[in-house]
Amino acid sequence: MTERRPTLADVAAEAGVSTALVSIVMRDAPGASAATRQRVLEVADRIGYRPDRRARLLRSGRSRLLGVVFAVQHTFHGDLLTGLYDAAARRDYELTLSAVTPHRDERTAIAGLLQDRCEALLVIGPSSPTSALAGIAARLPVVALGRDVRHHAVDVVRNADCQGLHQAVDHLVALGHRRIVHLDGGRTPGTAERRRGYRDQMRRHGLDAEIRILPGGPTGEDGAAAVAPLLDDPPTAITVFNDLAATGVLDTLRRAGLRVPDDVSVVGYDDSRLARLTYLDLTTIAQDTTAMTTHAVERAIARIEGTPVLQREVVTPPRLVPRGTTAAATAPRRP
Amino acid sequence: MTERRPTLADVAAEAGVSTALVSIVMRDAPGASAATRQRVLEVADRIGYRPDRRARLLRSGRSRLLGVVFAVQHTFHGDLLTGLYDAAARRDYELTLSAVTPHRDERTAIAGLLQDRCEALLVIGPSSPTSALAGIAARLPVVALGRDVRHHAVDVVRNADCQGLHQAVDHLVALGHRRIVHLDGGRTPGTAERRRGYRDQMRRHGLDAEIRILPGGPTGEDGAAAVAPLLDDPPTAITVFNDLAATGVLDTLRRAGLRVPDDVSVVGYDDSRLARLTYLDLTTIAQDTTAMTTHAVERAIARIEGTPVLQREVVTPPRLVPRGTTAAATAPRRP
DNA sequence: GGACCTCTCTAGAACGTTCTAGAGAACTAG
DNA sequence: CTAGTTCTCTAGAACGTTCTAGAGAGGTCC
Repeated sequence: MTERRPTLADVAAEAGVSTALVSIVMRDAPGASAATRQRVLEVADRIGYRPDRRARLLRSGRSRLLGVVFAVQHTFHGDLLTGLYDAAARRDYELTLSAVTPHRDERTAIAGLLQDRCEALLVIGPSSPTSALAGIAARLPVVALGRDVRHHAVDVVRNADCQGLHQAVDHLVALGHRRIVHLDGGRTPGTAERRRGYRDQMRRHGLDAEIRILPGGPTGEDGAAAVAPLLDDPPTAITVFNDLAATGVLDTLRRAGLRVPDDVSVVGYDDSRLARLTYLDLTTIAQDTTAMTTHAVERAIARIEGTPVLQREVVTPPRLVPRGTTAAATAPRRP
Repeated sequence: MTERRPTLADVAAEAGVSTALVSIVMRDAPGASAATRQRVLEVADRIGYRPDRRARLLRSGRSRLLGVVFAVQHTFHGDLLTGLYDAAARRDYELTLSAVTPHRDERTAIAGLLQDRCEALLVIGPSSPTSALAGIAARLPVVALGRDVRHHAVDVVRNADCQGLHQAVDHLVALGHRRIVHLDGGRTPGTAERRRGYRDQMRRHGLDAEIRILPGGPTGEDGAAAVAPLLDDPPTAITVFNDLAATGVLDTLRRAGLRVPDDVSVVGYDDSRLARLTYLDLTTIAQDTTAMTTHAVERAIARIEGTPVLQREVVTPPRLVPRGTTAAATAPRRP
């Protein structure tokens, strides 16, 4: 049913020139007259020629291909993919994707990409042991996105999680809050740094006595459950590990008859699509996906092309997005 | 920094055999003695040989590669990817992914895959004009996933959206509801069929007089806005185009002081992660992702391998997932 | 002892590109 | 008119595989 795909040779025969010349035209390389160029392009278009990337790469050695590992469950990874495609296109590189799914682990995803002869590996939120990543980094550049990997051979581009919570606390303090509780993220990557950011900034505001960290987790259920013990004597504000958990918090608070933000202010983290829903309207901390993806791609290309790199780690600043779940503290119950 | 990757020739030289023999061993093809086989494998492992997929495909013509187009914004596409990877692995095929992002349209995504010489194209929720898909289908098998494409050359695997709303209406009627309103999906694919499913089933239950369809859309905001006109004289139940819009509906209802499910029952569509959140606990209609992905892969492979195919379209039945947003109608205001 | 297997292996041509080296034509300069 | 330069083009090798055809070695059968 599907006849053979046209090749360079077909175009060449049809246009009455050599394959080499067609190759030159297709690559937009110098060495062909304007007239021939146009004629060849016309023929190529007419017979529906499309270059075979595999053959091209095989010959040229270079693939200009960046391998990207992402997880299908994380909407945030989708946002990063968007940025990565843009950044790669700007530098005339292409992306090959390999997904981590509930039934397909990161090892498998990476192995698939290596067979594709990509020139660098970008792993979003890597979960492999550091040693495994380091092993791969010995063969080709590896950039970890969004999670810290402590190994000199692996580049890291991540958000300053710590600073994000500084901003959240600053925002709440500026609104007059003093009783600010932090809801933890459990074993999720980033938890420790966000917790530290909260604690440090509370101290810096002289609120040592008010520091209170509740165990939690990354899911909506985690948030809903974690906030329950607070209902008897609620704080005036809560910083939550991420947006999803924050929605659970909002729901529990409202069911308990507490008004947000009138009685309690809530700050999330990630600026996920969820937070932007107008009826949730969640104040949150946005990670700078554009900066992260741009840096990640630039770093990968620098390693590929041998450009010297100053620092292994790039840490991008987060940004507070004030929305409707935070407001001035009305009547602080403890002065 | 990264020395040349070892090739077949390197393994052959090291093991003192021909490249052809190494190829035989690596492919696990007949034609090598057990002893040689083991020796070659040892050498390959020692020097870290990995087959170059591109060269392999270039020569063999076959790529055993299925191209998949998905959108990064849709979490549901992630669920489908999971199933597609599983189904492809079972048939010893591989997937290459190409994403549609806010800045990268479906045309670009498809063009990228065609360069990869995949043997078939699976497009999740295609948005390209039928003619464009048909044009591609002339060259290689194309399977549309989740959206109807009316062209004889394009295979379709989709959910029986119509039937999903039958189930939703049946469920509500069984709970004693009569005043059931449907919230539409705007211009989103699937809207017409879901609306038709609602209307037909209402008629079948003799509820012609109660049929009421409100204009809406696929987002949470759409749902929240669409339900506003109902607040004065609310129905006892609402079927909503999808889960996301349903969350908007829930929020608006609750803010207006209506209890769900005591005053109003709500049914969503998709069984997205959102619906499963325990504090939303949304009754919804689940699409059978496993069946859809299995069929899609089977169909693609059938086309590739020339197996005769009976029907162009595969329609999988949906399934009602009863959760906490539906309950018996208490006091129907109109008998 | 020859004919015919089967088993293991190898040489060498593909696959569709890119790249190197160089050929011919058409100018320009002296 | 010759030498040099530039522009356009081509032949043919390479990339790392797979595949076809066939070569040797050894066995079985009559």
